[in-house]
Amino acid sequence: MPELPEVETTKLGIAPHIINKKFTDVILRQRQLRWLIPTNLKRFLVDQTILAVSRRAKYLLITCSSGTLIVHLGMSGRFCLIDNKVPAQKHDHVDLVLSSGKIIRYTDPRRFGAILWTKDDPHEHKLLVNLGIEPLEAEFSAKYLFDLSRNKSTPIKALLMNANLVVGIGNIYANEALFYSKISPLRPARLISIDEYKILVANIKRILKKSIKLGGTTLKDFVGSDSKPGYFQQTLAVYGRGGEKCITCSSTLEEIRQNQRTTVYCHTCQQ
DNA sequence: ACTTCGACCTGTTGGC
DNA sequence: TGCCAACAGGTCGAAG
Repeated sequence: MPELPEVETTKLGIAPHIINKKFTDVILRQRQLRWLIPTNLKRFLVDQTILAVSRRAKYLLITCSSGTLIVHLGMSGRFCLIDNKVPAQKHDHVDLVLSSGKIIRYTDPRRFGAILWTKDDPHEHKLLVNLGIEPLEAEFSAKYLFDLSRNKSTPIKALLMNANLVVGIGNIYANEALFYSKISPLRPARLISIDEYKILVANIKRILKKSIKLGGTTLKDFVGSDSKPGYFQQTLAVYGRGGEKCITCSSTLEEIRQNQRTTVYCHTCQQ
């Protein structure tokens, strides 16, 4: 699953191939994702011109003249741009066939993703309307986190991953950003100073931008829409390194569970 | 109004 | 080698 950089990479990968094009066919092999894909998706999409591809949080928005396709990649979803001759595999659930002959193929082994349709403003959709701010926008600042955390005892890592406050910071990037900011993931959010939030926000922006530049983190099954893997994984400082040595001080990295998610941190560097 | 926790799925990995 | 439990990038919605 793609975190924000992977979704951004996917957006950038598919956009040039679908903007101002039309879908000529929609093939649904498996409709049961997180929610059922609308039966009449084909009727909604075929012959509609694609006007824009955008991203809100980890949702991809494909805006057509008649409405917007809302796509979430879940934990294991991906879009690939393929030639129409490639036979569908087991988890290739949807093909969006383009007038160019190419196909945008949705693959998702775990089926935690979603493909929905709305005729209205997608930002008013139930799933999007309560989302927090975008981490790469100027609005996401140390002051923003500091102010909203004054009465919150929740651990800082949980706060960073709360999509109602700020979107797009998944498990990998939460772990990484806290490490580089020398802040313990367990620290109650209200006990973090404005100066520490400045460092944290700067690191979050830096890491997300770097990862987007590198084409997203590739783990087991994410491949960008052009099938080239991302390279951010080679630079992870703590995520997936529990029990190994800290790159800064050589202490053994701690691995714990927080909110049913794995947290890795350096007990020495992160206070 | 908050936080926590089960649920949704399949595939892979690690321990016995 | 085989089996089974635990875990994997997310997040909704129910329960506390």
